[in-house]
Amino acid sequence: MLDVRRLALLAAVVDTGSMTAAADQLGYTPSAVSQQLRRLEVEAGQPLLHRQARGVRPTEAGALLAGHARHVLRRLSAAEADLAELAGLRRGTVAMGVFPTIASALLPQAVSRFRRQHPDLRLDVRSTRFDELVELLEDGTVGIALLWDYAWNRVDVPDISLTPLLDDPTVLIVAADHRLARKRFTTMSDLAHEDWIVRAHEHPVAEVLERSCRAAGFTPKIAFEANDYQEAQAMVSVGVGIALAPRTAVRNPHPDVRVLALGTDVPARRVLLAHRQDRLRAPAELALHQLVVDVAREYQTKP
Amino acid sequence: MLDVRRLALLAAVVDTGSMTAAADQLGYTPSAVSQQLRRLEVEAGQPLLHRQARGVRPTEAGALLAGHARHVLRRLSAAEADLAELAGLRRGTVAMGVFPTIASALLPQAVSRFRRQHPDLRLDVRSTRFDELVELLEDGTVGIALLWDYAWNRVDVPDISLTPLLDDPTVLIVAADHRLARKRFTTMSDLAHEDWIVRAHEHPVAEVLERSCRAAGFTPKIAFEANDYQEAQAMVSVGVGIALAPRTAVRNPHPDVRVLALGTDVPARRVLLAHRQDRLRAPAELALHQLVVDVAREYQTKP
DNA sequence: ACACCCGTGAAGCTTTGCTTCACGCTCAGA
DNA sequence: TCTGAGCGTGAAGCAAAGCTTCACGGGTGT
Repeated sequence: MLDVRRLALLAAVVDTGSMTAAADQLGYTPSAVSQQLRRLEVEAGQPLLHRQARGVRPTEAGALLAGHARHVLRRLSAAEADLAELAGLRRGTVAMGVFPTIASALLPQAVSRFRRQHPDLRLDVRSTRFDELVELLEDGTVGIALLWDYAWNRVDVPDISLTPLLDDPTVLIVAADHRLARKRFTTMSDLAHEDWIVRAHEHPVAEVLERSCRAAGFTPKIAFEANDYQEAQAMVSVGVGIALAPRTAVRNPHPDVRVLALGTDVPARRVLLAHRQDRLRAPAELALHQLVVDVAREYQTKP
Repeated sequence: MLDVRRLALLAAVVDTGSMTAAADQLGYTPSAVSQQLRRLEVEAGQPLLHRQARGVRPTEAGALLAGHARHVLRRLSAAEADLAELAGLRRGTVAMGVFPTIASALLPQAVSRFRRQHPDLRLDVRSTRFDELVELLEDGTVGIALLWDYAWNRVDVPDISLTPLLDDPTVLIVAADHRLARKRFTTMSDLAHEDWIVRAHEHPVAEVLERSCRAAGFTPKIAFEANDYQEAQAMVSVGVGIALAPRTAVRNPHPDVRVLALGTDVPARRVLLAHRQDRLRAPAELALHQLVVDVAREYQTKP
C-alpha cells in the first residue's frame, strides 16, 4: 500500500513547486522530504519529479499520484471532521436503558432537557427490567442505564461503574377515604392491622414490606398481588388494602388514593446511573451522563 | 492526520467482526491489531469498537471511520493501478526530441513501430536544433533525444547518458548530368576542381568538407551556401556545384541528383540516443529507448 | 470441567523516520 | 569573476513507532 504521508508530501511539493517550501510548510527539513520522495519514487517504480535547477516539477506519474493524494487527504479531513462532530455533540446517537417506574418522574425531565441542549443528537431510551438492563449495558446496546437497588442487596456487576443518583424513599399509599388519608406522615407500627397489596413475582418492594413489618413487630396480611403500581393503586383506591411504593413510582398518583411519608427506618430504594467502565466513552454518552446526574441532584433537593 | 494503516486495520476488523480474523487476513498478530486499534481510539477520542465476548462490533464512530477508510483504500488502490498502467505501457506520454535531418529516414520507422506496439501511449516528437535539444533534455521536457556528432567534436554533456545508434556516412551529391553521375563511388582526390555547395552558418558538414579536402590536398571552392539539404540538392541539380551530406539526410534524394559513396577517410556523422542519467526513468521512455536502439540496428545492417 | 478462541498486556527487538551537518550545484548581484 | 543565497542530496546517528513473542484472563461450547 502506498504510504499516505509520502503522498501528502508529494502533493505539497507539487503544489509549492519546491521540496524546501513543502518541508517548511509541513514542518520538516528539506532532507527528510527529499528522502521520503526518493522512497516514493522507488515504490512507484518511476520518477515522480523532474529535478530542475530551481525547484522541481512533477512528471506525468507524479501529477497523477498527487491528484490521488489530494483526494485521499480530503477524505481523511472529512473523517476527522466527522469525529469532531461526534466529539462536539453536533452529531451522534446515545442509547439509555431505564427501568419502568423511573419513567414517570426523573426521566422525562432528563430527556427533554437533553433534547433541548443537544438538538442534533439522537437519544434512544429503552425501558426494561433489571436483568436485561445489565445485559444491554454489557453488550453495548446501551451506553448508559438507570438501575436501582436496596441496602441489603447492592448492585455489583463486574466492569460496570455506578453513580448513586438519588434516594427514593418508600411511601405509603392509602385510599382517599382511609382513616389515615388526611395525614401526611405515619409509621409502620401504626399499620399492624392493615391489609396489604404487594407487587407480585417476589418484587423487592415485597421485601421492603416484609422487613419493615418485622422491624415493627408484626407480619403483614397480604390481600392482593399486583403486577405494577398502576394496578396496585387501583386496588388501593377501592379499599382492598394499602401498599408501599417508591415515591417516584407514584409521582402522579391515582386520584382516589393518598400518599403518606414513612420514617427513615423504612428502607429507601436507591437509584443509580450505570455504565461500562471503558477507558473511553462516547462523547454523547458522557454528556448524557452528566446531564442525568445534574437532573437527579435537582430532583433530590426539590422533589 | 489519521493513520491510514490503522484505518485499514479498523475496516478489516469491522468487516470480519473480529480482531483475530483481521490480523490473520492482513498478516499480523492479534496483539498488533489490538494495540493499533487502541491507539486509533485514543486518537479519535472515543471508542470505535464494542468489545464483546465473541469478537467486536463497531460503535457509531467506528462504523463512520470504517466507511471513510474504505474510500481511502479504494483511492489508494486506484493510484496503484494507475502506476501499474504507466509501468505496463497501457498509459502514458513520452516526448522525444530529434534533429531535422534524421526525420527523413530512421525516425518515421521508429515512430510508426512505436505507435503500433503501444497504441495506448502518446508519443510527442519535437524537432529542433542541437543546442535546444540538450536544453529540452536537461529540463525534462523530453525524456529522450536523438543527437549527432563528429569524431573531432564528440558530444559530452554532464549527466546525459549517450548510446551510439549508427554511423551515418558522408556521401556526395552530384547533378544527374554530372560527369560522375553514373558512378556509385568516388574519392575526394577526384573532386579537387569542382565547385562546392555547403550548408551555411558554420554547419559541421562545412568542416567535413574542409577536413576532407585538406586531407586530399586541395582547398574547396565554395559556390553557394544553402540553408538546408533540400536547398543544397536543388542547387546541385541545376549544376551550380556538388555537395557533401550525411547519407540519412538524402535518403529520398531530389530526382535530378545522384548520390555517390565516398571512402571511409571522409568523416562520418554519428547518431546518438541521449537521455538524462536519472536513477529512475519512466517506463514509456525505456520502451521507446529500446525500440529506437532496435530500429537503428536494423537500419545500420540494411540501410 | 475441559479445551478453545478471543482480546489484551509487558518486554524487547527491528525498522522507520527525522534531524544534524556537510557538500555540490545554479542563479543573481556585486 | 567572484560570492552568497537557495535548492536538492547524502551519511550518520538518534528517537520513536511497530511488530513479535510469550503469557494471562474470560467467555463459549462440547
